[in-house]
Amino acid sequence: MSHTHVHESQDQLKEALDTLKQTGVRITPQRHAILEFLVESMTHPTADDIYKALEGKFPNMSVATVYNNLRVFREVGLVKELTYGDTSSRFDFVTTDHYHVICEDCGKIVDFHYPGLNEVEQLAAHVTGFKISHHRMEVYGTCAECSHKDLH
Amino acid sequence: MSHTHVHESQDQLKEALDTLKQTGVRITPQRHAILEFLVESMTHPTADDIYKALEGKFPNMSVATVYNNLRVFREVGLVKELTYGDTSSRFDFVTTDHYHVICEDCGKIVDFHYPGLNEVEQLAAHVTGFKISHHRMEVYGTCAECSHKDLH
DNA sequence: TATTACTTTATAATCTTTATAAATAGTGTA
DNA sequence: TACACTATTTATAAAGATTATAAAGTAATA
Repeated sequence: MSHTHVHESQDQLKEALDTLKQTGVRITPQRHAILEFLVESMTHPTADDIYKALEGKFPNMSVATVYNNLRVFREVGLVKELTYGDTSSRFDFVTTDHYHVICEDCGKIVDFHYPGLNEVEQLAAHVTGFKISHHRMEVYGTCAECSHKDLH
Repeated sequence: MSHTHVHESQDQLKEALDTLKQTGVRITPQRHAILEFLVESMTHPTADDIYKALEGKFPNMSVATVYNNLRVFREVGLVKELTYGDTSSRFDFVTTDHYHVICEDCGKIVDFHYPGLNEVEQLAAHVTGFKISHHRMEVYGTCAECSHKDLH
């Protein structure tokens, strides 16, 4: 990881903590650690991933704490919950708008940026009479590593 | 339901049964009933919805049968599994390409047609190096009924 | 009809997530 | 700093969805 990326992560974490303070959410060591892990993680972890990753630092932490705080972060808008047909949800620290590409072979999730599809939302509103709030889109395929692996 | 729609459903069911025959999947009474329910249902039911809907006709049917056959249908391509953050998956009989609009208030799912977003897939392939197979998109909002309800 | 493979049933097990209650720790104020 | 109040954590149980297993039943085929 480059120095620039480290600084970005630190800034993002500080911003996130500020958001919590402003919203009146207490900053506990567990919350700090979960947020830090999410900000630095590029892997869209599950609740259990986070739980396992932090059990070294917090041997007594409960799974419920992870779930509770992920819910708090989601309600405050710091974290997005991704539900992709796997058995468990994955959690994504919210930065700029992006979509996800998911490897159907190994489950890897990669970000990719694309301008928001506002036209789609407008058409949906027109056709269905819904008041649209947002949309989600995921693209599925096979990552380069898995494509390569399959040749052997 | 109009006569035309009834005929459409019958045709779709017959086609689906043909697909099963061609693929070498046995057509049991339970499978027939589950497919029929899915074809006629406009509600994107959960496995449990299907189970409950058919327990009149099959008092001894096991939930496992529903799940097993939904998996079979999915593998053959007759049925799409929708995983939208609710606790349980919903199942959609595959007809023509369409997207879904989901009411965040009452959970209703409405179809809406939109030309496939091929450009998005192409960009994703270019940027990430994935071999793209498909994508999914859902639009979220509030349906007309719930919007109206909220005013009271 | 006998055999074989597939399917269903009944049940248990697994896995993710949520609920509960007691113990603990933050935060603001005197 | 110490107190009091409330939020949070922990430990555990419970709930809910899905899958695994093994025995019984059924379709297809020779």
